[in-house]
Amino acid sequence: MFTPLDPLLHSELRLAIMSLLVSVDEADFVYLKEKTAATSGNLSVQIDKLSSAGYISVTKGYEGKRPHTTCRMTQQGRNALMAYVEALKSYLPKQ
Amino acid sequence: MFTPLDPLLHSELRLAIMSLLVSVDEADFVYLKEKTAATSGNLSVQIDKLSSAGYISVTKGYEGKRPHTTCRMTQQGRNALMAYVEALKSYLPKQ
DNA sequence: CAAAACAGTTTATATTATAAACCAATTTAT
DNA sequence: ATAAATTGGTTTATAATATAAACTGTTTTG
Repeated sequence: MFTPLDPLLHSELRLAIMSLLVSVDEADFVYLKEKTAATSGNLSVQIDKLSSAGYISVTKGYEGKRPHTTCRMTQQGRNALMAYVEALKSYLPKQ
Repeated sequence: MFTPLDPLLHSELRLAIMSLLVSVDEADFVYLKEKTAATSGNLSVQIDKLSSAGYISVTKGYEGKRPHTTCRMTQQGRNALMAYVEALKSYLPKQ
């Protein structure tokens, strides 16, 4: 009847992050923060969770002298997102 | 950019309950439990939350000698569900 | 009549999301 | 030059949430 929803993706902020990453090659912390309007702390935590799950890959380094974190979606993340969207459909009113 | 998701609806079980109720005039506790495969406790709690929010109306009584709980979606619930579905779209990959 | 089943409710627990507090470096202002 | 603010984050604390376990009262069934 209802397909279980991947709890990692069924989260407002993580879903927003994935939504941003799916259509872009890569995005940095500052960009994600701006687009999601999340606090740094929250964003940092959720990026870590997506990264630990293998849904995104994260590169931390320096841009000049400032720290710089870049995220990109992995193939696994892409698959998970597609599966999540499919699963969601089982909950949504048809048409 | 992203429309906030009503936290009351952004919950697997509550969304399933709403999904069942939207297409049916009314549904009882046993039916919802069977269709959602939730535990009684969880279902009871989530029904209460939806009811407190005014998203569903709940009638508790007796069917013969057995307790019998019936739920139906309110107009407010219907509106909230539609708004939630619209909001969700801002997070989902287009097309 | 004891045990299992029905239809739930209440309570406890474990997880989660989120923000607050913090850190290290760098600008900017005085 | 140095104090204050800003940048780009991380860590930790707290509040909220979801969920299951335990319980209640009635009613069948063995």
